[in-house]
Amino acid sequence: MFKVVFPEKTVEFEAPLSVFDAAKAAELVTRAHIAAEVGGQTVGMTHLLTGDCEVKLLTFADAAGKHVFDHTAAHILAQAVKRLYPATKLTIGPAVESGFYYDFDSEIPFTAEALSALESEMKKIVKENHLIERFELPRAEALALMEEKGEPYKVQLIHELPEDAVISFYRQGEFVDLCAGPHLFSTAAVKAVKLTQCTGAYWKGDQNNKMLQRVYGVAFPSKDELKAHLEALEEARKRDHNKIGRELEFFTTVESIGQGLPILLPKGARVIQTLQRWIEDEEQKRGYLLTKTPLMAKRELYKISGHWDHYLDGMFVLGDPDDYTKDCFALRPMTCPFQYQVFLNKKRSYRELPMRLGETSTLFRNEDSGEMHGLIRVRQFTISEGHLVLRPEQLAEEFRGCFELANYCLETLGLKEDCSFRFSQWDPARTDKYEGTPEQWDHAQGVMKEILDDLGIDYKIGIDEAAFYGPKLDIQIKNVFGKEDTLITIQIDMLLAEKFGMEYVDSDGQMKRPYIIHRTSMGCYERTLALLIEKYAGALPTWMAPVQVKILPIGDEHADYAYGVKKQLEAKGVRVEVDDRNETIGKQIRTTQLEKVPYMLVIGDNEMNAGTVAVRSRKDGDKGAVSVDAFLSDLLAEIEEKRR
RNA sequence: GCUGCUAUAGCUCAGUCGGUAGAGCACGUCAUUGGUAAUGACGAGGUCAUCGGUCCGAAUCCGAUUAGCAGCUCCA
Repeated sequence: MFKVVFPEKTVEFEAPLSVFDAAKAAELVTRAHIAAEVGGQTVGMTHLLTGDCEVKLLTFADAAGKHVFDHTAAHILAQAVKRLYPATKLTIGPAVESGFYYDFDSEIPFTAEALSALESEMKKIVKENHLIERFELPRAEALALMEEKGEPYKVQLIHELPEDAVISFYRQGEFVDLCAGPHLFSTAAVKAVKLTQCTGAYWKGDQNNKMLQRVYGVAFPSKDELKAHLEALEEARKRDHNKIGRELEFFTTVESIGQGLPILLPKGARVIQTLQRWIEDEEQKRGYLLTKTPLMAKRELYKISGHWDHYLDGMFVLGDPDDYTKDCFALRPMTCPFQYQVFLNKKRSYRELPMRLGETSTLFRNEDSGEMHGLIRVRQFTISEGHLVLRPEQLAEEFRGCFELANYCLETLGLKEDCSFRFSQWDPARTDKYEGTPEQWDHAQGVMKEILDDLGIDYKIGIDEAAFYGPKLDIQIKNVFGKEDTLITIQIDMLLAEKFGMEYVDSDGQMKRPYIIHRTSMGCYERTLALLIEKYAGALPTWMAPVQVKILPIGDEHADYAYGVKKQLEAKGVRVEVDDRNETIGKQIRTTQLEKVPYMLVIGDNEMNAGTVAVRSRKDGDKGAVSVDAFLSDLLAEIEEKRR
């Protein structure tokens, strides 16, 4: 006799039985239930219950349920591939956040036509309604089975399993795959599937390994859900900054200038200027000292900082790096070693700390040719950079200050709700990539963990994501394709101070080593602009909009009045455009939705005679006739508030 | 850097079998004059990304380069 506790009720059973049978006996199971959580672990509906347990039934709406569903879809894909391309070798095929993929080793490239053929075959497999059975084998038999089936990658995976691992397989029809599971009860539930793309991916994610073919797909329990998903995806892609940022004339690129070197057009440049002035002023209010340091330096500087050893491939080098009879320069990929010179300028007292140094800093990184992406990943960018030189006991307080500033920036930009936190740590197994000793890293990461936990930050840990000189708090954000990038970073650097011989005279007269925080307040302007464009679909909040007000005179006779209003607004710093194409167009008032202007002022006889403007707000629609003074004062208040 | 795809007018795209280029929007001129995305007529715009090859002949076929897109790997 044992108890199975469902959230709804508790049922007692005499003999072991499957989750499905237990749920059926409890009269809880429906067709929507595709998996279950038993004792906190996701299992299939055929999982055998043998003792007291808590069981929660899962549907596709549960993240864990969707995961099982997608994983089964990946197996169906693999089955279809083995049917149509029997020579293909299987590797791995997990469920991921956006659906599922399966990596194959195949000599034949999977073209769009091939994907569509595979999709049809998958639908066939779904219709065939194969039950999905789990079975386990001892290691020797498991290896024999995979060798017999000619699956070298699976053989390798089995060899890499720990000695005591349970080696499980899943069978559906003629198809068998090494897999930990769990899976759906049958292939029939995967009612709607779409293979979205095929790309290359390295075996085990290592670029020294063979490149496999990765087929991505999405799957749903119904065609309607698939359709809705695809439409939502298409909708998101309409906000792609790389498309609308060009259409709206924020930026462009030119072949002869090169990859990753965008031209910021007047509109994009104006937005960035607005952000820059705002953040420089804000930092000044928070006790930052502004610096301006060179964009390049001799190789000797980077030798001290460690960049020469750890970052040479990422730098643009001017001159022959191996010829020591001549000077060799490199454009700076980071500001740290330059800004440290500000501190090093003279002997420093503990009284001067914390020293908060800020700089609007342009950096150059020679990214690999396939890495560039619109304004998000470029080879030259400008960052709201800063370094804080601290007494050790000031670390927590100053870190908090950096975090609060970053938060303030994200809130003001409206991006905060889209961000997540990552505590980026080193990988002790890859000491070649990092400076410093394990003791130094343990210390830095220990201190940082304490600070993060104290601030109550909900972070996930990223191993091997640290900078070469220290751990980071990275504030991550996703673009419209779901790809995650770092928007803001706050780093604790306990190594470079030593390398550069930075020290201060403490109150006891002793020379002490300062701690350094390396941080940005709102990240790099290009990337931030890109994410703002995507967030707002190009319709930026008034305070940062490149054109805040557009004036539309209806006909020639109103043009003078329109330009008068423009002058009045501009005198207060408002960014105004007059669309006088109306003069020759007459009753056709052409407005450009793509320009996403917050306010339009329409001027006809009524307005001109009454000294008003007809205000049309992007947000609130038609607001009727308003005096120019009233409009201006409301607008200035809104801009001042810096909120949408 | 790797895998796959792409490059024709400012933009979005047609262009069949290899026979020297087309539309819509945008732009210019003229006409129209009045209210929130598309008035009409006419006009101007292209060494078909670049270089090379095959061919009597290349936008079209082949190769290389450059640039763009998605993914991988790296990274703000």
